[in-house]
Amino acid sequence: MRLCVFALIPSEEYDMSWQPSPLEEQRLEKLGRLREAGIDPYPLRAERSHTTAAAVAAFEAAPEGEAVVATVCGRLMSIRDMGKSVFADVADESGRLQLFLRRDDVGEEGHAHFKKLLDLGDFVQATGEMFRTRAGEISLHVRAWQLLSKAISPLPVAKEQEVDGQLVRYSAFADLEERYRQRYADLAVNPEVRDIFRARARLVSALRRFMDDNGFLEVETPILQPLYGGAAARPFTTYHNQLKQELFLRISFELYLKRLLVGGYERVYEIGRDFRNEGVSFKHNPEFTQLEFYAAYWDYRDVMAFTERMIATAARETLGTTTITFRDQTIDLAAPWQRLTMRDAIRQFAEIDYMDYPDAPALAAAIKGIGGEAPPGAPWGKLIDGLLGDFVEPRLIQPTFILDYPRDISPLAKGVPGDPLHVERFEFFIGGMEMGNAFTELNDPLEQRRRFEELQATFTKDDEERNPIDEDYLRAMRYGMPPNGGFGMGVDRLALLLTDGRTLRDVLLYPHLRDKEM
RNA sequence: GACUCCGUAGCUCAAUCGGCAGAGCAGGGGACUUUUAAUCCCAAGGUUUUGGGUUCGAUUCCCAACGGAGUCACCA
Repeated sequence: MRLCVFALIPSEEYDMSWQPSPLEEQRLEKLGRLREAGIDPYPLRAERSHTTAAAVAAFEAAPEGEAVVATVCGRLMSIRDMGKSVFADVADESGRLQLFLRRDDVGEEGHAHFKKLLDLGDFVQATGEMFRTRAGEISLHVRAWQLLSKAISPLPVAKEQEVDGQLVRYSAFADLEERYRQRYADLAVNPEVRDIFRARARLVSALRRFMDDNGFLEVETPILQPLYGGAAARPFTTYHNQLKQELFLRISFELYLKRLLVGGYERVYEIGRDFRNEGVSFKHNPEFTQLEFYAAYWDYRDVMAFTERMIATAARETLGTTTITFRDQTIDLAAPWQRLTMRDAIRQFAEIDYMDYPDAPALAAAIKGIGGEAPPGAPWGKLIDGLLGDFVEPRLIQPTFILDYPRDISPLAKGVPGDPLHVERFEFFIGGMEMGNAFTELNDPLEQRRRFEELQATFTKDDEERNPIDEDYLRAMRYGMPPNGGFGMGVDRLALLLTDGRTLRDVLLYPHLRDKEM
């Protein structure tokens, strides 16, 4: 039915769902002229014999005097009209190739159409022999060409020049807002942006391989959850119409993954998206990618050792080295990393021993005494975490484990033996950023209930970070959960670190932006 | 959510004290049979984000809205 409707629309009438710019009007006119000339601007099929890189390699490998015939496909990035001959650059994912097109070779019409009806951004296919120009550039001597896809809107292309093998661009597409909103255009004209996401893909697959190689089972757990938990964060809420049910987008995978240990799996992990309804910053995006794993019979020390190996391995497989540069600082990711207890770290960097201040009001006063921030009514542990964030975190450039966290902000972690105030938990920091969080997981269902209840009391009633008690999780734990160590890490932040990015938006293909009318 | 800065042609950027909105690239017409940011000639291209205000006159000053960047707040 829809097809019939389309068929009834005369070809001259375009859907003017946008206001074409004068440049776009010109191209729409070219589109009409192509159709008049019997050329389909969007043909069904392409025939490619070589990528541009393969064509160049084949030419270089061929014996002197032996013709290398190739058909390449790609996007027109540059056209230099010399009269009866034309030079053009086509780009594909493998690289670029210069086309050399002479009127005598492609005929009057083929020559005229190439010059008059093609634009930068169009996809074309060209067949010919590889050769080297007088200037020394390996090129394709075109005998036949075909349009593969007409571009209506001009890409924000920049002039380019090769200097010592480096591509230098002039007036590159630089408007950050438009680059994020139109990532397709950003990727199309800024090849180094494509490289960033290739690096990110290598990172994710390296992490996955590392987990798989260490006996972990990859699983998928619900994103839409009737209860949220496993972290202190405000959730996004949504609604299932048919079931008449309020649902939350997950803020962590934790509680669902640990249920699987009850089920008999000993090592599980998940790489996926979490959603937190909070502020946006260079290290926060409303949706972000998390790696979580849980391993039976491990404690947080085992997790620490595993973490060091994992990050070093991931860096090596992504970049070929464990020594990276982040914001002009050299960081060595190789194990072993520095280990520092929370108490020592704060003593060292904030010059406060929080054990001297056993309750929240006393600690808050001490924090104010050193010029720190202490939000009124904050629990003791939250104040300590605040000290960590304000005084310690920015200084932790080399990879560092901070261990033994306050119990009252860690309801899912097991206590440090003989220490009622601390739990076996660590976070690790690299480049001044918190990268991940882990603990010896609490597996005592009665203790877990007490912790949840303590937390309910600690956080004020309207605090949206206050997690509801997950009774089903407690039921699972009552069946018996093996002792285990668990881990969560922000994958985007690791990608940011490894690619030396400015902000998380640089490693997210489609970072969240406010809605804006086109 | 608060504060500061920014928004000019398809892209990158100018515009003096408030006085006719300009350039390079891209695009159009033309010349040129191995160019390399090709070059040369000609012509064109604008609701200065939007809406108000002040003024004889606003890209410029004021207010508001929208969007972005940054800082803070928020963020086990």
